[in-house]
Amino acid sequence: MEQIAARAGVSKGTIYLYFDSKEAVFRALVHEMLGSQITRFADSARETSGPVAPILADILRGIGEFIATSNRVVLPKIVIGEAGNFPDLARIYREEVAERGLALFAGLLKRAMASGEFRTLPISHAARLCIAPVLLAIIWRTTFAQLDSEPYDYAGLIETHIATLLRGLKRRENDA
Amino acid sequence: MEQIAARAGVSKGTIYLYFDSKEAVFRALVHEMLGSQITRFADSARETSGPVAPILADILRGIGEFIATSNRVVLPKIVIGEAGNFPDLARIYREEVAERGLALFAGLLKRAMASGEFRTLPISHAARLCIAPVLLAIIWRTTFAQLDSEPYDYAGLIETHIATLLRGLKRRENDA
Amino acid sequence: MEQIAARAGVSKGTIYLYFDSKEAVFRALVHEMLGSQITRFADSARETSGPVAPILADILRGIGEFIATSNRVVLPKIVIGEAGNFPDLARIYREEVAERGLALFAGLLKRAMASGEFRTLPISHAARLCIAPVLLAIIWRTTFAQLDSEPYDYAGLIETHIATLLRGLKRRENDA
Amino acid sequence: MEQIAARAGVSKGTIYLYFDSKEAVFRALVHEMLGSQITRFADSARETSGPVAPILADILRGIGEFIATSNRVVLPKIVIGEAGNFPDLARIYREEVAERGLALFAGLLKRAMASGEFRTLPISHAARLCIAPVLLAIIWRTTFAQLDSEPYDYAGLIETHIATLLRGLKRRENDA
DNA sequence: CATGAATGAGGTTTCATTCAT
DNA sequence: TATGAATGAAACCTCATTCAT
Repeated sequence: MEQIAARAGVSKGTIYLYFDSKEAVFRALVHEMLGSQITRFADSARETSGPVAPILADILRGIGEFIATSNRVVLPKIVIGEAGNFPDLARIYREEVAERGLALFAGLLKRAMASGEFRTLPISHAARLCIAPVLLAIIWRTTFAQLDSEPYDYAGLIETHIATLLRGLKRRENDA
Repeated sequence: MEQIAARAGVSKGTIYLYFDSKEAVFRALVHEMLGSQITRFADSARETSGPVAPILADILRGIGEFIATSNRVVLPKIVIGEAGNFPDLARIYREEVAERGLALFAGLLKRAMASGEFRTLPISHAARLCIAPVLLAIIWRTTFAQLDSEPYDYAGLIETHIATLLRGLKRRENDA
Repeated sequence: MEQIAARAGVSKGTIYLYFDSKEAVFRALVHEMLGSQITRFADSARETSGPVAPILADILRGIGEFIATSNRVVLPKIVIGEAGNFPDLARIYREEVAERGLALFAGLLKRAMASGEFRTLPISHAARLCIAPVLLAIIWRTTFAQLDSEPYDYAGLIETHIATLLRGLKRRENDA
Repeated sequence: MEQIAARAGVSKGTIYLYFDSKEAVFRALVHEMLGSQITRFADSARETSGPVAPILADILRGIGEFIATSNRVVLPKIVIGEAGNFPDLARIYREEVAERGLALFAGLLKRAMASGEFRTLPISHAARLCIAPVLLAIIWRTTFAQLDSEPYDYAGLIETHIATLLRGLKRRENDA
């Protein structure tokens, strides 16, 4: 809390004028900084039509840039670290970010499988495969990155992910 | 520390006869419970020859089972959560587990790319793609799983990962 | 302070325009809400003549009604609770309320003993006996009463007190 | 808590090895230092027979000495001061001390009224009259006494109380 | 005059660490 | 070697008090 206060340029007590508890601060941060972002992605995805592959690629590139540049990436890490202390926080994060992020990908995947663009796979697993490298990048940046002198090439990772994932998902002519 | 002591069947004070600090305990745990595991996987991988795909699949299945059943999965989560408090712990984990795990996959990928089994991709990115779903499963189990009544199907996730990843990596006849 | 401010219909800061500190607020409250009340009782007692017993009964009934109905009863409780933090507050209360309340009863008792209405007893002790049940009622109402569904019968307590006290104090024919 | 720890000659943290919370400390103190005392008084009262007046006098003298000499008298004052913060504490005190203390006197009074030793009065009010001067002495000692150079004569107060109370309670020949 | 946002000292509680036994 | 009682620094939180507006 001291760090949060310092970062906000106020004293420790001031935070409690606006939030009931440490957990409430985290909840609000998760909601404001991640939940709203997810909403934006989901809205733009819903308005699309046609092939899913380029949309998926765009979304992943967007998230990739977010991970590489925004310092909000610390939030997922905080949730992971504090989940034991604040079970409610884990629940909120799961509902507001994890489930909704997965639903976003699941929707696109379902569409692509229905149209024959992607081959048929268990949706919930496939959705997790889409974001797994994203999570890895988040963990890497927030846990190990400060040990390195030069930053990791997050964009490159995401591009390799996109290329490999789409190739792994797309239906081919001689597929069943 | 109290929980660790209780789990070990000794008193809190006794731990300090064998370890200098909480961080030292974590370091030893990471070394003993994860590092050695990695060594075993790496040894068995080095002794193989022939197509890489089934080896990759076997390793991932092995890790998948580990994640679904062992309670050592909490260690990566602890490292992530405590990286801020104990920077040394993050460094050790990275050196003993992350880098060596990545090297294990990188070695196999290099071999497969050289033989023409896999297409050519940036090795360090591709290696991360191999373990990304594994990390997601770890985070999921240690952070969100207790919110659910029935356990997540980790084996199914891993199988979908293997299928998609290999399809995404394998060279095809009309590839360059 | 927040509650006091809200009750007064002003903001917390405003209180500090009129009072130097929390203690000063309490001092003023004690003075205004209790001290002045005592003055009124004392004035009316001084103007009386004749038998003391009915006067004593009237005063006790007046105080009893105050205890049962006014929310100023919290003040003595506050003084008791905060005496450690604000020694000055205890001093003020003692001077403005306790001593003067005791003096009021002591005056009446002295008169009654001089006239032979009451038997001779140590005045300062006897004065305390007069108000002891009053104090008990105050403590009861402010400390335990909210635990009960139906209110305690303060008037009944006071009547029993008056009856017993006067019988205990009055001189009888065959007394020395 | 700091004061309690200092008084016990230990550090603040040590208290939490033996008690769960500040409230638990108070609860235990009330139970150990007052509840058990009440039990002792109640036990010895139950074993008596014959006239109630001398028993009542003895008990009141015992309590009077306790008030004048023991520093446990701070406990009732603490309960009064903290009742707002810890409603449970008030409940415990009421159940363990107040109600049982009142029951002790109520039992004796009932006996005396049945035998014709005392005249008939509302028991619950009369029981409160017995202890009211005791409460006053407690409040006086813990709230105002430190302002005085010489100690108040608690024994004298109790003797005057006993004399007046018994005279007020006892039946007389020409009573109904 | 009045506000209410901000402060910071102080209170309760936790927990990694130490040490006498 | 092992214990577990004790410590004290640090975490979360509250609230009397201040001050720019």
